Amino acid sequence: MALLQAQSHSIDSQNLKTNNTNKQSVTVHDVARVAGVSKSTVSLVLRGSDKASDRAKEKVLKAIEETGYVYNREAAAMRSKSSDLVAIVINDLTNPYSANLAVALEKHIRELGLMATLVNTSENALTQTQIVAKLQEYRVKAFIICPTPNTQASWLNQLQKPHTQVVSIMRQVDGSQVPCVLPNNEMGAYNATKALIARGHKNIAFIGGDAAISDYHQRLAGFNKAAKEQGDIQTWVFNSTTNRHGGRLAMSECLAQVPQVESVVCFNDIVAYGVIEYLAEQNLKPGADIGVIGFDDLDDSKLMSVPLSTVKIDANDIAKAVCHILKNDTQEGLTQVPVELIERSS
Amino acid sequence: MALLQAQSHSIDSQNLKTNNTNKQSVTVHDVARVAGVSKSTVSLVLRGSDKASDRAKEKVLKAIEETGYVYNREAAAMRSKSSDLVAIVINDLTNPYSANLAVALEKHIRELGLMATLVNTSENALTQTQIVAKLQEYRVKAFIICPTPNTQASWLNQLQKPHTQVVSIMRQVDGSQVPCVLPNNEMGAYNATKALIARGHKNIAFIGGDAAISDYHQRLAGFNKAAKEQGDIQTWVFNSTTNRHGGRLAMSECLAQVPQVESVVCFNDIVAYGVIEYLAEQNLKPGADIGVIGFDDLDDSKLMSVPLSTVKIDANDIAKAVCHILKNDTQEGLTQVPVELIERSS
DNA sequence: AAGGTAAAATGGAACGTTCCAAGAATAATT
DNA sequence: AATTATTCTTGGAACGTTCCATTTTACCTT
Repeated sequence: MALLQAQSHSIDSQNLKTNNTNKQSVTVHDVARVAGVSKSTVSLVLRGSDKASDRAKEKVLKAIEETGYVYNREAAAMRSKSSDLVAIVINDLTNPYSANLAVALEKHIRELGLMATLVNTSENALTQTQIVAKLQEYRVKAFIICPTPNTQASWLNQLQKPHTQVVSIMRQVDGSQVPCVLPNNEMGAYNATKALIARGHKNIAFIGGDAAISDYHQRLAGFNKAAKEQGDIQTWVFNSTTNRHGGRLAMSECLAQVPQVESVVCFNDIVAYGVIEYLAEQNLKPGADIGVIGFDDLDDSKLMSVPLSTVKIDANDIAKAVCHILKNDTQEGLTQVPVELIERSS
Repeated sequence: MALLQAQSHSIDSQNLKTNNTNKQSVTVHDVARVAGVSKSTVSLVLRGSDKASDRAKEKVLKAIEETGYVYNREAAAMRSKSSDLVAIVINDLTNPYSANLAVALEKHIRELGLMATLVNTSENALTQTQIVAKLQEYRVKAFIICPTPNTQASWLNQLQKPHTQVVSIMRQVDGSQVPCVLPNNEMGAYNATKALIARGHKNIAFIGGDAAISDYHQRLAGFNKAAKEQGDIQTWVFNSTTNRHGGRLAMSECLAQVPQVESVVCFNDIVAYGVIEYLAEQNLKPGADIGVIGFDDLDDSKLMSVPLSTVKIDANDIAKAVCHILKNDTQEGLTQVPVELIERSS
């Protein structure tokens, strides 16, 4: 039945083309002829203009249906010199938090009536340069970039053009002039550390993370600030690669060097997972024996055998802040998105 | 005042382009004038044609550098009626394996000289329809689709057009005519199960997975085939949501109902992670007490405290197979990508 | 040096849309 | 009913590239 319908549709459209030139694709002209209006009117309707009468709209819509017309955005973009493509340039899609964020951004951008396209730079500055250069050839309306390490501020700045917005997210590039959306990293780590102190802990370590990334310094700053404020707190810092395995190694090192450690603030949830894995190997229970707080609040975190306490960065909040900048064509500064400490059992 | 400034700016840019018309953006014409050749020659060089002399190439390249020209792909695509955009339509980017695959596809497509754009459908057939419809307006050269549940074969088929290739990956849609690339799910599960049998196990369960997805049935078929071949093997099946938490729940149910179970084949690594988490809670050691084999071989799997045995699906192999179809414009059937059993400690 | 052939360069038309200035139709006002 | 104001509609030009048919230049051969 579906097939039959498809066939009859195809015959219809052939009939329509009988008194037509021999073109491949259906254009506004074809729609105009079928609808009995001018191509300009068709264009008006396509763009949802209120300058077209309801009668005209109706006729055009019907003609579009009949002819199977599909809008040619390349032609439109060329003529109008404006695109509705928004490029989301992600540093590492295999990182669950990044993937989450990318999905949230995509959704919100689509809700803005724009088209989102996702690309992945694999934390490689050269790849980032190449991909962005290629995207510029498509005259994208905006770049939303989570910059790789070693991104040059000058490069980021010159991406901004009269018709191209740039927003950097999650990471701050020193000296860049583009608007930036960040979670309040410092506040998050500060609150997490305060919560551990409130448990009566005096020996606290910061576990994991990479000094090449601006997040790291902000979170560490919050950690140090909370400890300093209290006065009698001993702190340690153990870096690692930002993955599960890194968390395991850093925690093992921490326990070896600081057996008296009472709790740890982890750079992010992934690192915390590694930490918990190592604690389990040592028959230590997160929360009961050693306090563990993560950062991000991944989906899995609340579902673990010992649900993970963590600082939640709501990807939707980030996406909303970005869209706000996109809508208002804001040029200035920093947007700090609030984060929320979620205390569970760890 | 603002006007004045705008004017003076315009004068500046005129100075730069002294003998230039008053255009906003640099076009082939500008490049041509600076290089002292015709626009047609510039176009030839841009496309890397061998019909331009080396001398002309050199002059044009230099002029491009000088003028800061950026290629306008929209105009080019419109005129030539061909695009180099390849859309990768992913069912769920927050799934680590999908993200991996997406990244591998993107990389290989870029190496083909094409531009990859990633979109996410969140397992929602309606979203999939909407996004793909929008992408068609950009005249993408090819769709690489991991179809959501409830994808209609007729819909998939009609996406195929003279200038649009379609490849479905990872999941098979019954009745669809588009080329499809799958891992050899049945063989993978078969080999995994055989390996457990070789350990002398007679009570084996299949854990996790969702019957709405074609993968599930193929993997389960391999599992059953191996058990049946042997003869004296007892099997059970426990479904779950395809995430960590689902794995935990399914394993708990399994142990409750089948205390004699000796090993489990998991739908994928994520489910296996949940299984291992539950085993740890019960003080059971994967490998030693209960055999566990996963599917996918995520990055974390080899780095766990007990490295996970798994059936590796190499995302690069999938990507290569897809690119092969893209290059050769193949229309036909099914490509099964070999998988590899990796026995570690679990 | 003339002729022939291949290689290189070129200008105009075309792709399918939107912009624009102006005309036609309708509604509102006097 | 005539005039004005307002809303709709419209054809031609333009966007920046590639295609194509043609001309120009360079390279051989005799």
